[in-house]
Amino acid sequence: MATHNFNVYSTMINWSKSDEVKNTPQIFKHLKTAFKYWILQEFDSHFNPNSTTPKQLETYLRKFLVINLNPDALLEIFDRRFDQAVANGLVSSTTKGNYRSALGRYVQWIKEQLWYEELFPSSLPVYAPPLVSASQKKPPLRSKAEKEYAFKDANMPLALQQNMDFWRSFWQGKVVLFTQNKVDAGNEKTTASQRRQQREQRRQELTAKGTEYSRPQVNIIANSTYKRYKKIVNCFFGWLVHFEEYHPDELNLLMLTDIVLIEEFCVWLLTERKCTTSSSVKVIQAVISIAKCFTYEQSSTRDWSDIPLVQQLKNLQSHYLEQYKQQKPQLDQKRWENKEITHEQAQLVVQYLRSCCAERSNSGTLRTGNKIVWNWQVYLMVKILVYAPIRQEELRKLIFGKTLIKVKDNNGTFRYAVKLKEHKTFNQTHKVRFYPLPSILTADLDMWLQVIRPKALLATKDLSTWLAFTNKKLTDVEKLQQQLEDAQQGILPASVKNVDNYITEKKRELRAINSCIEVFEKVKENAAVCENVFFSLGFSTPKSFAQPYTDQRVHNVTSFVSAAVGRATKALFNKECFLNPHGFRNIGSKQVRKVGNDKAAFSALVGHSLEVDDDYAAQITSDYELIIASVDGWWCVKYE
DNA sequence: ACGATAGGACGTTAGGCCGG
DNA sequence: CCGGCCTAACGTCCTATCGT
Repeated sequence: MATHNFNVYSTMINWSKSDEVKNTPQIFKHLKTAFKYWILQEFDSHFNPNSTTPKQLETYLRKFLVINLNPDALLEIFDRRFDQAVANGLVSSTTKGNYRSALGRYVQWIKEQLWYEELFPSSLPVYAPPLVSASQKKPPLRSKAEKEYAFKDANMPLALQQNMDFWRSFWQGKVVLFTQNKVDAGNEKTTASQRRQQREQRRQELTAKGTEYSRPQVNIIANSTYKRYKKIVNCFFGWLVHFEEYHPDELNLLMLTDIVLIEEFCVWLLTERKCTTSSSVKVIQAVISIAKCFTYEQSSTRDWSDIPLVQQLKNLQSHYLEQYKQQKPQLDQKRWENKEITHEQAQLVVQYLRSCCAERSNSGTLRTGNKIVWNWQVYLMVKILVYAPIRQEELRKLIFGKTLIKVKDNNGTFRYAVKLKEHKTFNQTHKVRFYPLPSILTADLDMWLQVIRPKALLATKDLSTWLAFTNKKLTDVEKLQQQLEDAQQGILPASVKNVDNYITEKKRELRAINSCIEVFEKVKENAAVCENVFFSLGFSTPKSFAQPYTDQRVHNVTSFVSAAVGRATKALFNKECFLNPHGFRNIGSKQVRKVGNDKAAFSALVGHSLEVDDDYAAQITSDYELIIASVDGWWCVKYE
């Protein structure tokens, strides 16, 4: 049930079961009486306590939504009406305390509930909480292989270097024996006679080399993949040279296809380097790549299945993979235990991060525009992740009007929805994700999209607003230059202790201002074309202002989200939990099971369900309808 | 109000490692 | 089996705070 549909009676029941009052049932009765005789008429003048049976009262209170209650006013209403009744001689003042106490405890309890802030959001505090630093430098699990023992490229004998080059060229498609331009149907510029010529050429190729369909298929690999493989090779050679006393001249790329050596290397990684079996799997992957490359000529199948070496390596790989899958739950457990928080705690984190958007810092100084915008952005991202744990990739791809749209529900209320179509070349099936976001996010997204974000982009209107936004003053340029000149001539303020530090600091300040001035045209252009909901603010690299968080910048989303959660959890629970965006998915799926809400709808929301095609509107609707049925409170404890 | 200073935050890069 | 997410480390700049 969505928080906004909570009714008064179900909260009363829950309150009566709380530790504080569960052993004194009469308090619950007092509360009902207080409502019946001294509260409800304030909200509904037609309510007649004297003609209402207990059963009717329950029904009435079940229709009365908490959101329409005014918790702050309840005691005042009660006092006023009760005192009036005393004055009228209807009731004795000595009984007041019974009912007032019950009511007071109920109101107090309501305010302590997690959903209270959602139903009755407090206004932003003027002062942000004190800064909490939670940057912990974790010692690396093991030293980097590259530094420690890997074989250096510079020491590679020429023959080996040539082997490596061949290997790379092969997977870049440069050594493939067959021309890849099979039938060039899309090219209209060729003439019929040119095509005849091409056909003849192709026939000759096929005669010489056999048909390409009976040859192994070379899927071109990304450069990053080659680099990854190469590192493994360097480590392998490093192991041979530094630990197994091989001479560099002995080294040969084909040694990696020697199962005896490779198995030994994998064991060494596990025992000496304390790697997981995952690294063994990766070693074999690189080895398979080498084996395929050097047996290409001998194979006449699409997948090298006629090459025993390749098959043997594949078997070894699946053996390691199986081992890794067995170990994985324990490894995950270990990685996860320092990060885990409950969903309730995550909700408190959101509230904390909201208070960090205050216009003044804890010390009382006004904070500058970019800081407040920054805190808003982090708060909103974390809030989305807590209440709709989507992938961070989806988060940074949001574009208002394209991938993030505002929709009207059947009952007339507005909410936001996400509609993501992945890039065609990346996904040939044109998959679409379309899902509603919980309405708890609507007000915040409104605020961000209509007020904060436009204001931030408008900061680039002219140079003075841009400098003000970044906490710089144009007049400081001259001042700093003067101070620098003076310092170089030995004229220094009396307080200066270290001349070098003074000059370095002044130079830095000057550089900071100048770099903001220099990039002005660039950031103005950035802001003009910026369409992403979230974007970089360019604190230490001003030219990055209003740049989206692209693939290249993805790590930023990860690091600032986990840093923000780390700080918040330290401030709130004195425990640093550096939750990465993916962790919110774990927390969410745990919560939805704990409180017994709709698992399927949650899975669909976070993108684990079947993704539906753009053309099948009916399917989209059914998915959307499935989600929306419980999107507004999948995290809530179920009330009666 | 300003300088000194320490510690921290954001952005970038390279390399490790995971998810599907 | 691959692409790309995640982490560590570092550079530049910011902020809080204290002394004068």
